[in-house]
Amino acid sequence: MEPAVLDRHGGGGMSRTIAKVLRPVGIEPPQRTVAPSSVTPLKPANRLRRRVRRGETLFGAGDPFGTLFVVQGGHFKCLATSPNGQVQVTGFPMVADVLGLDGIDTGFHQCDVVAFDSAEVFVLPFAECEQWSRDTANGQRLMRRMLAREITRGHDHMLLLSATRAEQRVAIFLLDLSERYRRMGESRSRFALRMTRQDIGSYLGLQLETVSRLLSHFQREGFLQVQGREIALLDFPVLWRLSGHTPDTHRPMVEPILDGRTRM
Amino acid sequence: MEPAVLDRHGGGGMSRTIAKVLRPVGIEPPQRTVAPSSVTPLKPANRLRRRVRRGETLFGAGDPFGTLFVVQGGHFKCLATSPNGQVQVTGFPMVADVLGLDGIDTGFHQCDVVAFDSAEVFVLPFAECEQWSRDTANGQRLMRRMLAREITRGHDHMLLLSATRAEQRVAIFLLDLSERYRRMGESRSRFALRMTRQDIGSYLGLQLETVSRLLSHFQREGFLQVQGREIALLDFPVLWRLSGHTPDTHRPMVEPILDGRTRM
DNA sequence: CGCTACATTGATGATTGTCAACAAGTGTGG
DNA sequence: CCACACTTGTTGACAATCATCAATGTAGCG
Repeated sequence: MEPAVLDRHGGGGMSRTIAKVLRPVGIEPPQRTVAPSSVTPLKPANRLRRRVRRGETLFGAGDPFGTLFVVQGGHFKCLATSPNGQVQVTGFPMVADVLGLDGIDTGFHQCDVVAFDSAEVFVLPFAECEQWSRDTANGQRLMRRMLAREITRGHDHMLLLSATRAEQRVAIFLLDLSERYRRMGESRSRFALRMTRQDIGSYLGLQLETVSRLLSHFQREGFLQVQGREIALLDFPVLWRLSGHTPDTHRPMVEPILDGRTRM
Repeated sequence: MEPAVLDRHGGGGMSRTIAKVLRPVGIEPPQRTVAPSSVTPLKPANRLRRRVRRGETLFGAGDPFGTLFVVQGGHFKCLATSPNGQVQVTGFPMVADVLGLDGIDTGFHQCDVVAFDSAEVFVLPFAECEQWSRDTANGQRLMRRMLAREITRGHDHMLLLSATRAEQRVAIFLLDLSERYRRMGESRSRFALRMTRQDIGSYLGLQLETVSRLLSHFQREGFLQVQGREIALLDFPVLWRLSGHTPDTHRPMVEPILDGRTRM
């Protein structure tokens, strides 16, 4: 069991590698078997966990809100439903991401969160979080940052959704995934997409056919290789150019909050 | 000269009329002169205020974060800038909206906030908010909800941006504005757009010409009347249908948080 | 093995972006 | 007061992107 890699990016964008990732639980693609450990930042001692199997929902819209979750292993999608019943994917949470913040406001969850694979999460009873947030400056700071981070993530996604060209959106999406895997200590150039083309399309505001076509197109051009869910990014400079970002300016949509120095 | 209304919607959706809005200061369109009062929820006594003139920025991206603001009068736009320099309007804050939350995470503001007219805001030093949040359960609850509300707003805007048809986006936008004015006690059917077509387009992920054309189109069809910035919504049922919402299911993108029972 | 869900690819057309011209409104300075 | 620049808004023509519809292929799973 090795420590999990959780980077922390300060305002400037510097990153430091501190911990390492837990072995993913359950049915995982072979290449993802990483040496296990404990994500120590969170009160190491027997913190309550919950397992979710492939396809199960961690919580659904309308469920009463009571706990936050920190993803320890596995992959999820987060679905928002508009008043008219339209459903959209709003994110693909994975290790170190915090889930459930959307329920704080009304006391009921606003999203459905569904597991792509067998996953495991820490369960943080919200009452505890509040208490902890009241009692310690660190706790207060962390709670605030969790929420604020989520707001920033929303802004970033809006920018993505109004990035006019589909090509650009797909490039941004791939580079963001790549960056998140890199931060987890996995390959930034080879990984498996856990979601369907439709999920990606929903997330990017595109039709699934457009996503499929663009992936094929990128492959023909030699920017990447794709075979079903397996993908290998080959030409980062070009992808960066397509995304409109540069390696330096690229800031991942979800930055982990918890780091090795944070103690609950 | 009518009192403006700030509703509060709990989890269930009940609303109550409680506070009143101050007279907008400075150069205001004549129809917006509203009877003066105080937005009492926030520590009525000499709370620090700040005036912003037309075109001035309340704060800009990169500015060190130190205070939150609650809009007391006037209209703003909020601009997010992506790493590559692309700028997008992420919201049009007005009375009772909270500004500055985006700076909590990094300690620096992530957005530019610009005033459309002469505006006035309450200044809430963030240190005070933190203290208040630590000391009182109510304060803690309110801080949390402010942040969580912002997250929900983000989700709603994402849904809007991935609503495929431009017609639908414009309809949603107009109905949202209408609803927000209604809640302020102003006319829900006649109001002035404070922003340019380009601002609207940026906010909706459309080109300004598309916005202009759709407004003209809606006018030709008799759904509304528009003349420059002045707009009158005529056929709500049709607009609701176009937006994909129904009057009941329509939830405004920004609900006010502060109400008469909240004391700082 | 067949079923089902997912992915790819093509043909086609609608929607929307782009470019351009022009009108209307606003503020400035002579 | 008028001329002027400048911003904003409208409208048209055209092209490009992307959604839609449809057919086919492929992988996983009972």
